[in-house]
Amino acid sequence: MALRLYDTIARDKVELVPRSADRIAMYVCGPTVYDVPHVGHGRTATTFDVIRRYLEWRGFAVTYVSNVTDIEDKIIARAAATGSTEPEVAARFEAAYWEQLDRLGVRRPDHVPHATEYVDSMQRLIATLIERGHAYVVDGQGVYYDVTSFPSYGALPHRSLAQLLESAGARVDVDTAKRSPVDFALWKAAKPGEPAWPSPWGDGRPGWHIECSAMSLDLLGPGFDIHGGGDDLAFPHHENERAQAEGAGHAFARYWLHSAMVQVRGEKMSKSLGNFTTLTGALDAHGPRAFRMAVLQTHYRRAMELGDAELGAAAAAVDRLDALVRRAQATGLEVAPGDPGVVARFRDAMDDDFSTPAAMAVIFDAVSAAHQALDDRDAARASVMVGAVCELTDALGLTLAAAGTGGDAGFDAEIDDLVARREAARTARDFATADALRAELTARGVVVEDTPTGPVWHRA
RNA sequence: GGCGGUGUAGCCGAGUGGCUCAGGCAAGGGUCUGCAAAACCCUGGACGCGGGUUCAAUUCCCGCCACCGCCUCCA
Repeated sequence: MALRLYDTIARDKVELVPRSADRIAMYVCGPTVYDVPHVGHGRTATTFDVIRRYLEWRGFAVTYVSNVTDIEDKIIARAAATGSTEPEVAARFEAAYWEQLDRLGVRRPDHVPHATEYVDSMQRLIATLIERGHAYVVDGQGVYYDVTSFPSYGALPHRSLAQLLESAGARVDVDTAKRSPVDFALWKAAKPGEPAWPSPWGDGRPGWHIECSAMSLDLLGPGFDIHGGGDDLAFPHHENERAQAEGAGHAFARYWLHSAMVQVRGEKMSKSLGNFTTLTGALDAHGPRAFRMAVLQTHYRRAMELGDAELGAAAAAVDRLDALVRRAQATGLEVAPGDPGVVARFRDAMDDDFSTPAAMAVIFDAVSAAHQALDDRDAARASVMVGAVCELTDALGLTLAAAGTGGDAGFDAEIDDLVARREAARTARDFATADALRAELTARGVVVEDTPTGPVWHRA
């Protein structure tokens, strides 16, 4: 069965037909690094990490590129406000971004292009656009893209030029340097004190959209497969990227994927609204795996809340998965390759536009089946079910924690000792001592489960 | 104003013209357990409102209401 995905231009699910068989080249817009990452960044990064991992699980060799915008108005403003420099601001917040993504288990991209490293390439693209009649120079202002020169402009947001013009005229402050309100800047002339690069059109810096056209084409080549990002980027950012690349004569992305926003009490989370929760805070409070679970349990094209209630429920769901692994380990179950029926249902779910909620339902059904098999002492069935759970959660980037994973040998030894003493007390039917030891373990954040094969502990 | 989306049980959140059922969290009852945890079994309760099509609609069509996103920097 074919893998289908929802393409924003087609506005429908379409079959994924790669540029070259068995290989997928994908580009996902990353952040402008002028502030700490919030949970919305975490959702988008996780969504595309899952897609990348699934494509690989599905047998594709994936090249994954995600950029960092390290020069932009807000970075300049932040540097000015804090008495810092643009490179310092960018470096600091980029580090914070990767730190949180690492915690989340988002795999690093194969390439992380930075805008400032591709200025030459952007200038070449701009020059080509001028030659081909898609761009014009305004002395002392910069270079602009002439939207009317690109017939399919508006295909991504599904709006006609007339519609775009109407709303642009109605709501947007029109830059008088532009011929048309819908035109956009390719190159911005530098104002005094701003960082600038020399160019044929005067010292300045690139417009925001041109970097992604240049970097994606440079690293992935024309006609690469998937272009992704948050759905707030669909217009104008992605449409402008497309206009630039195709206007310059290059085939651009074959499929456009957009992930929905995180909301806070029904409103979009964004820095401009000031209602954001930092990613660090959310991960500290509920753990990175709870975050990933919450993201997986909602379809990527649906807006979602990611507050304490949602993350708390997701953490409990993760516990259910861990508990199965603990039980399997405590029973000494050998984990076999996943049950083919379960794996097939998982694949069907994911092949349908990466329906992770349905995929998670398949996994949780396997969890139930595994427990039932263990209850029935059906080791063969239990091992293929546990195998499926481990294999499929792993495919989604969710790591299950077995018992005793303290990660700190000294701590683990102390806990092992307490657990052993408690078990000795229980065997002697000295329950007062046993309960006291349990209380001590609880105080240290450890839960002990007594199983037919002896006690098993894990962190609460 | 234009374009698009959403409204499902206590909460989150899938999905489908009728079939026993998404799934997770939570709640109640039971089994097991020295205690506890985990697990298993059982239980309740859903499809925004009003019409229409149909033997049958939560699912299709029309209207309405509410909320959200994009049209401006934004994951």
